[in-house]
Amino acid sequence: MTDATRVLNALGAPTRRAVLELLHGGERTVREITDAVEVSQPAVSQHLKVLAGAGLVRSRASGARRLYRVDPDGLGELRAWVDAFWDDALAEFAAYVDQGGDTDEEKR
Amino acid sequence: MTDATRVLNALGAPTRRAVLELLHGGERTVREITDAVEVSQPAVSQHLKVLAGAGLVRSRASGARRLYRVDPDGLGELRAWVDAFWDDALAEFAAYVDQGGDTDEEKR
DNA sequence: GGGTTGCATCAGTCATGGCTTATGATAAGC
DNA sequence: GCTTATCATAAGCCATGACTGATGCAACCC
Repeated sequence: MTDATRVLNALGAPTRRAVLELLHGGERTVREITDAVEVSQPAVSQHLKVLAGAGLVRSRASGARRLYRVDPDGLGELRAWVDAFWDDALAEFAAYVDQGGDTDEEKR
Repeated sequence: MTDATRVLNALGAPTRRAVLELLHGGERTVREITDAVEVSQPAVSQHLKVLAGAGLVRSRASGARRLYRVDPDGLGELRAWVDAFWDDALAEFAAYVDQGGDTDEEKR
């Protein structure tokens, strides 16, 4: 499983996206995250584990608590994947149009 | 469900990523896709429907066949989402370091 | 026209993974 | 020390959704 693949897998679950968007507002403890999303604390811990495995979050201990925050690494991986894919898609699209493909063709 | 959310959901399934990466190589018929990935033809059709719903693929009829190709729209949505998120994450990270956060802190 | 191929939809099965409760471990507070 | 709070792991349940076989429809071929 490649890095970008892991990131996409991690972002495939709505609850994990909610956690990440919450962390987008700054560092939070597991308890704070649990209070924000409507699932149990163990569920949050499991999601955080997946997010950390994808390089999307980092944590540090602070006494008995553990603070989580967004990690740019995973987002960078995703960004690189999307960018490469996107450039190629645009090039293909341009070539397609050049060959006479219509832009407002039937879509399904 | 926002656009970026739909894209992330669509890319959350490994088989759909495989289909998309195959289409990355150019237009393909449903049969060709089915032969490439190891699932049944109905499964492929269902995945293509989800990918199309997320704006990741487009199709056009060619006689009895239907040709699918990558659609830049969905990728653009994802790109915008990632970029916005990424910029903020970097800014947060910089602020965190300024406040005395270590860069090679404990990561779990 | 009859047969064949290509694709989508339907209905139903099954497995992945998201969720819960229970438990254990560590740190702080009294 | 004992209790309380915070978090992670374990075990098990359950629902979503990925997949299959069956069927129907359209377009090509003979």
